[in-house]
Formats: sequence, C-alpha cells, structure tokens
Amino acid sequence: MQISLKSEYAIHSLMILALYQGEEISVDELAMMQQISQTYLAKVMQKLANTNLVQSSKGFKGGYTLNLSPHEITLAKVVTLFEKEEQFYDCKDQERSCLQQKNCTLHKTFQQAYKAMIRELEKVCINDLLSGFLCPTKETKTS
Amino acid sequence: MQISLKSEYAIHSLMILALYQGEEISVDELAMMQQISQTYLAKVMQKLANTNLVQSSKGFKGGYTLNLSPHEITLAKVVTLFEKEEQFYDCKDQERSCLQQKNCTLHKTFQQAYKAMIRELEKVCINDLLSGFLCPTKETKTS
DNA sequence: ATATAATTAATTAAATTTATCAACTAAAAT
DNA sequence: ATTTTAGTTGATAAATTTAATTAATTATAT
Repeated sequence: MQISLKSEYAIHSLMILALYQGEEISVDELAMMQQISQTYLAKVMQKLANTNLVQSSKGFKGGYTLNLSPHEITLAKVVTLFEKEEQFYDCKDQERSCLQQKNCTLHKTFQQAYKAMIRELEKVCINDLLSGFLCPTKETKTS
Repeated sequence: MQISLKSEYAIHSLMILALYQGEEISVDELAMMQQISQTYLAKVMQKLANTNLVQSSKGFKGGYTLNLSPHEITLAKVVTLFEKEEQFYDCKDQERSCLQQKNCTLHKTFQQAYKAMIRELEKVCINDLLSGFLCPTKETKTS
C-alpha cells in the first residue's frame, strides 16, 4: 500500500504553480523541473484540470495556472483524485469476499481507516508545503 | 492504493481460527475454506506465526491455532505486518523526492495520515468481526 | 499559416503483487 | 525405523497495476 507517484507528481506540480502564480507553466516545464516524464505528468495535470484545481490554456504561451489559492488546496483534495476510497477496500470486488452476513464490519472498518487518513490530509494545504521548498528553476541557467 | 489480499487473507484466517479455537487448523483447510491458494496462504500464515499471533505445529495433526484471544488481536496488529509505514511514503526512496529543504512537510503529513489510518484499525479486533460471520465449514459435507 | 501546447487514445515497459513449485525440516502414527 | 502429515524456505512464474511512450488531434497566440 503506497501513495502513488501520481499523487506526488500532482502535489509537486501544484507547489510549483503556487510559486509561479500568475504565470502560465507548461507541462514540459513542470516535468523538466521535476525531472519526470512529460507525457505521464500531462495525464496527471489533466485530472487536476478536470476537477478545476488548475486552469489550463492551450496553444502558444499556454500552460497551467492555479485555479484556487494555495491555502484552499488541501492535500486531501489532491490525493483523493488518485487514491480512491472505493479501491481501498472494495468489498464488492469479485476477488474479495466479506464472509460476513450483513453490514460487513471488516470493510466498514477499512472505510473508517481510509476516511481517517484523508481527514489528516485535510489539515495540510499546498501553501503549508512552500516554506523551505527548493523550487527548481524554470529555465536552465545560461551560465 | 489498496489493502492487499495478504491482509485480507490473514484477517479471514484469524477469524476462522477464532471460531475453531482449541483445534489445530491446517493451511490446506484454511485455504479450502476461503477458496484461495494454499501455498500463498502458507506464506501469509507464516508471517502471523513469526509475530506470534498464531502458533504453528508441524507434522501429523499439526496446523495453526490462535496464540492470543480474538479480543487482543486488533486489525492494526495484522495490517501493519503487510502494509508497512516505510512503504507508504518512503521519502528516502530514490524515485521519490522531497523538494524540501528540511523536515519535509509533505512526507511528514503522509506519515501522520498513515498513523491515523492505523489508529482506526486499533479500534477493531478479530472478535468484533465474528458476529454474523459466515464461517465456511471445514469439511465438505458427505450429503 | 505557423508554432506552441493541451487533449485524447492506444500501446509498451516496468514494477509490484499474487501464485506456484520444489526441496527441506519436524512431528506424530503405524 | 518408516511413512505420512504438515509447516518452512527459497526460487520462480503469472497476473495485475503503475508508469511511461507514441501518435494523432484540437485550440490559440503571434
């Protein structure tokens, strides 16, 4: 059980967008700064765009900008996009079985556990991550 | 992010052992009752044996028995064997990066989230899962 | 028009999880 | 003592999930 790279990439990208507020930052730039795959990050960013955490603009000088203030974006909002509650326990999955007549205590407990985890992530927002943030520079320096 | 089958198998096996307290139940029987792989379950059971949640005995009429009362075995005790805290965030993994100067707030938050989850699992024990538990029969009925 | 950059879909690659296999050790029954 | 039962250990294979790539499309500023 692990926090996926998607969540990490998303959070790091939001941190970068927070520092560059006002500017449009492209996926290529975001990926370069994090030294990760552009195309993979593109999908991650899209999910952020679909849920309106960020605003995208196509074409020349396009890119992404934050849609909410870094204070408003909690880690819970980001993480729940990539680590879904249904997946976490999934009592209904054919592979899983309850062995329980009704109101399956086991899976109910896992639900509670998931929720407790997310509740913890609600306490921290993107802005909280910015102090001491070594944001990589956008362009490679020309010496 | 998902609770692994190992955790589920372990919990279900402990539930069965709880119902058959006193009797030695073999891995084959446990696997049969859950309709899962014997050899895979064997490894899961071993982890439970290593941490003294269950007692194993080899040879004829051997098998597993609970080592603690079903009241004492919390889900946290079981789940932490298979879903490790270090794995959950793993700030030190080369693949992951902090982007943070010191005391990495992000990964500290993930740690808190993990702990909150486990804390929830401490509230429920094997015994709590037994009411309404449709325990599969040990032997196939001879009509 | 052209270059830039997001969007979408299909495919491939890597990693992890789950499962299997085979050789071994220990204990009890005969 | 020998055989059978059953747990232990380590190596391997299959399946699934996660991550990354490729290619084609759409939108937009200059």
